[in-house]
Amino acid sequence: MHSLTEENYLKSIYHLSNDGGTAVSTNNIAEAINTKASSVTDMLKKLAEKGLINYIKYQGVTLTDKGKGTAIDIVRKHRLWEVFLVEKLNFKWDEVHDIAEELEHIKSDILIERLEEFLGNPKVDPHGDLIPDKYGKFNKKELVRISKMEVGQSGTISGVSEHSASFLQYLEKNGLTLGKKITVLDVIEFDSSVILEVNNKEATISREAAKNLLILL
Amino acid sequence: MHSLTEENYLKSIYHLSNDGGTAVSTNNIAEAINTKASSVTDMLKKLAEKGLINYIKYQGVTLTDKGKGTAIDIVRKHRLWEVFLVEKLNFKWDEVHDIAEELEHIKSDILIERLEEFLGNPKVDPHGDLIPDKYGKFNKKELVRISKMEVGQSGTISGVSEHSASFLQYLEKNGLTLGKKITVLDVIEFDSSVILEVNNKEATISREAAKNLLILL
DNA sequence: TTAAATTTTTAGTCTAATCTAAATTTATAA
DNA sequence: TTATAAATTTAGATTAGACTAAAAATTTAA
Ligand SMILES: [Mn+2]
Ligand SMILES: [Mn+2]
Ligand SMILES: [Mn+2]
Ligand SMILES: [Mn+2]
Repeated sequence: MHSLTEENYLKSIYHLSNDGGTAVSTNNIAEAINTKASSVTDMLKKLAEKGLINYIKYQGVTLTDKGKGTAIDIVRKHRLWEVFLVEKLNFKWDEVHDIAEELEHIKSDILIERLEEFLGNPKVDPHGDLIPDKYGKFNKKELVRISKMEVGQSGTISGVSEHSASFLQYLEKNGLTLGKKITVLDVIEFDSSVILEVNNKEATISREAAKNLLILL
Repeated sequence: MHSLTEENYLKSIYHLSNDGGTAVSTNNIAEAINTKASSVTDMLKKLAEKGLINYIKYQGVTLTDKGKGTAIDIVRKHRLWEVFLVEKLNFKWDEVHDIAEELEHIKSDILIERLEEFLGNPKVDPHGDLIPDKYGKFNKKELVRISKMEVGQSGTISGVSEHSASFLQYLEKNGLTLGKKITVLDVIEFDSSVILEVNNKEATISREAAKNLLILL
């Protein structure tokens, strides 16, 4: 069994490595987990010892299959609890992350299976993120950032790649919520801000926002 | 804020002291919490330091008002989560305790208030134990004899008004133990015997038995 | 009312996870 | 291609919580 701390390290590495793809540096992890690089080094040794990560001194880490499986399981729990909080307890989508950060560490496979069933086997969480099944499989969905879209292209808002409450509230206020249909009307030359049509109105969003809003074409 | 360990100590002291009444010994706590007496002594010093218990060396401990309030809050969370697990996720009443032991430590007042509301403000948990309100107040238990119940009514076996061994053994043998949920299915006209649903089975009890079994509606 | 048994506390270690400061390695830039 | 900067690791401490063994206090029993 893994400690809560180990689980948080694995989850962080998973996210920072783009779902297990690229290598992650010690400093990246330290920043994400709000700790010091020296603490991270200690933990990396331990996780490597346990066969959860591939670690070579000074060269960053990748997850092993075992470590990736563990990370995905935590992500799965996190997202299912977020669905519960929003769908059943009427929380807003910007209010659930911190509570889910705690709930994701409850250790009971049967609990999560029952919860999943109770929620009607949802495939996405309140932020549009995919919920893996109990074997760690995602049914994939190709999302594209608004910043990568061409002028004239349309699509449906289906996710965010930045989960801070402030960003979510900003989206909320501008009517940029999951499921909304948008069209890219123009991209401003000098600051790359994007003019959208959404809700039959025009809206301008910054390049930063456009990079973090994910669209299903 | 209190650590998970501190919370478990407070909860243990609360239960061992009969809900905050009597003093509790170091050894009692050690046994309940599955640890050594010396570890308990260390923790008692810390809890006393924080004003959560009254502690005099060699003389056991009692909870302060502050400590008792904290303990009751944990008990409240524990019992509400147990209701959730049984009522919403279809766990059986004997399967929920360990999971609730973990869930009770999730730190969010708003979460528990929303959960309570979602569950319909239950007053008892799946074992017939009272659920305190958010101010730490317990409803006085209103117990009703089965002989006074209407056909169709449900409730939880919560006490007996006849304590003879023979009666208790009779109850035990028929699965009519404290905490069990029962429904009155029928009352026989000519001898006032009662047909109950208990454990998903029918059981018939005499008028005499029905008069001595106390139910929490 | 002493002596023995039990309970509780103290003293000293241990582990997980963290930190600061210093050393080392790798990367970057003159 | 050196020198400097940045990233990373090591060394040494610290804190919470738990343990063992030994000492001290309390209780029980002869
Ligand atoms: Mn989240
Ligand atoms: Mn999410
Ligand atoms: Mn319980
Ligand atoms: Mn219970």
